[in-house]
Amino acid sequence: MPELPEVETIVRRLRPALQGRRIVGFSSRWRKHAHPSVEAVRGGIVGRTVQHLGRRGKWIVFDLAPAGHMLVHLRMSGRLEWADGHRPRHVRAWWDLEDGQRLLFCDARKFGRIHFATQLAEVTSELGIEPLSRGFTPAVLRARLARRRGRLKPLLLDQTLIAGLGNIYVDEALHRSGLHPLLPSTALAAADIARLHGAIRAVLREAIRHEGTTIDWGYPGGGMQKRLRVYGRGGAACHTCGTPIVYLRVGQRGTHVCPCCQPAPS
DNA sequence: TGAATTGTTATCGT
DNA sequence: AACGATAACAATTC
Repeated sequence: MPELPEVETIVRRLRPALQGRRIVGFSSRWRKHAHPSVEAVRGGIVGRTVQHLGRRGKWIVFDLAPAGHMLVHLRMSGRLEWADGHRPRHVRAWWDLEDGQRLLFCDARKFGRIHFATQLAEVTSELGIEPLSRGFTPAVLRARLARRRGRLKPLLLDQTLIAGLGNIYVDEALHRSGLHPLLPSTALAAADIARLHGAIRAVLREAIRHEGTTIDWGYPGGGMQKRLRVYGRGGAACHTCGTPIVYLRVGQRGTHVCPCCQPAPS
């Protein structure tokens, strides 16, 4: 369930201990995590140094020296944590660093992925724009939406349109911009799109500032939980108008809206 | 026990 | 044919 702010938080926390360190080993207990194979990942990373730790969408990106990239996607329940004597559950793979540190990849549901690629684009070429980048402007969002049709929420969840949004922050951005998730993209005026653009950036920045959202048993520890306005608040009063938040399904996804702040399309 | 969970991909239909 | 909608899927927890 980590989305862009959670992945960004994880990257920032791990970066000091990883950058400049050489990887001396990689082991996996669950072959399906590794792509194209456990052997390819090991062969690509062992002996190489983590030159930079970054993020693209929801991918954690290890730029390696002298060459190559390792990308980790946490999907629903993946976690990266340091082995420090405690016994975390669901350890699926781990990396050993030259300084003796061991980084664990834990993943209860086994949906996470570890890729090795010589070129970054082999993994990230289909991803859409980074919503916090300079290039993401209201005009760009309008142009991207104009190329597609359909309901707003599934479009915002599409990683090829915008990279990094997930269920929580889409619901939050739609509420903050007063737009209903079922609105057809074609129904939006330029002013609606400008509001949506601002809400996406504001909610992502706020979430990063608070180190993400605490998410059930899998990913504890973020302060954004208390600041969510609709997600997980079905039946509770809207902070803006007091109307009870409604829970519905949009494209198989649990969705939260304020029926007053976000009028449904007719 | 089975409902809920989510990003990705396969498949269906227009 | 290309796109949008929908279903299936990965595996586990409560």
